Amino acid sequence: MSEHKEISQKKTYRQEIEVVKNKLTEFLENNQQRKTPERYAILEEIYQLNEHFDIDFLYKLFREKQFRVSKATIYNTLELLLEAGLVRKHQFGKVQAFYEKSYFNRNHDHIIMLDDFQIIEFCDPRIERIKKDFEEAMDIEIESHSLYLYARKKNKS
Amino acid sequence: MSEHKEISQKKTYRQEIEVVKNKLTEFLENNQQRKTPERYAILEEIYQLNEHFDIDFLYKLFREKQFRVSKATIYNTLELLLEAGLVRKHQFGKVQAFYEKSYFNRNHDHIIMLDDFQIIEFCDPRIERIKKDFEEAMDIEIESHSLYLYARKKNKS
DNA sequence: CTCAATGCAAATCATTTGCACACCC
DNA sequence: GGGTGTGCAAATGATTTGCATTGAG
Repeated sequence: MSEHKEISQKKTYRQEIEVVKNKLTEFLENNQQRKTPERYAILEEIYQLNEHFDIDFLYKLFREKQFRVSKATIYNTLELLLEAGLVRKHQFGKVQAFYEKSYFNRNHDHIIMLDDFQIIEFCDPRIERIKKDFEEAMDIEIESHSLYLYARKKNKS
Repeated sequence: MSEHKEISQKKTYRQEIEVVKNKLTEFLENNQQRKTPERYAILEEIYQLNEHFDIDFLYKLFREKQFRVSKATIYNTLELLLEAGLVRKHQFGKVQAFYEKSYFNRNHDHIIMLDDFQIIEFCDPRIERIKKDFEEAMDIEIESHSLYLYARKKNKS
């Protein structure tokens, strides 16, 4: 069962990757930017990951695969993908930034487990409600939000 | 009226500062750490500020006042005040960290105005409700949270 | 007196920048 | 071809660290 699930998920990955590649193409064309192989390679790599990652992680991944990309390009490309709305950037209280793919799993938030720094995603409609209320009350437009809950396992009681 | 308010606020400041100094003393004694003048000076300075600040801002403030403190000490002390629960640290998506006093104004969140990077504080009980629900549902203890809404003024419609 | 805390400068680490070269358009 | 994007290395900027010195206990 778990194997079957895995296979069907992998299939989904490929479909998803095609979709986001098209999104990237669209974005690049709208902004008259070049469609370089690096940009697509980085996007593809990101959408094959299920975890949150940092620049260095991506960089090492490409090294292992013998695909040559410089860190500067990874930084640039992630900035670009951020503008395109294809990745999300997190600061998680560290200096080093973390990223995650964002196209198919929008609007979720994170619980950071302080015991082992595991990251759990969640979604709660009350957040959107709060945002809407503030938008109306203050006559502003909320472009995005970030919410983190820092938690520990309850034990030894 | 606004003047009167200001005066009464300043009075409150001094009282508040005495309270947090006692809190710091308590913390230092419990953790057998030294009560250095720098630590109290930094705490006092922070509790006189109403804004969010960064390390460099504090450092320059002390320079102006001819009070000698090194940046290293400011970093160390803010770390200590963080542990003592007397300041809050924010990453606001930048590399550089921001801080604010936390003892008398707990549990508020922030709206970051993207036009001018003005920071607005707000408080919404639904956040606490959400936290409680997740604590119960997942059998975890949420130690803290951070919520930022990134917004722009609505105009030229 | 003793050892933790400070000051200073050097070291580190993430991110940015400058420039020569490559390659998308 | 022309100019943007890339790679590399050097520059930057925030934070940390090492070490000699100071001063709190």
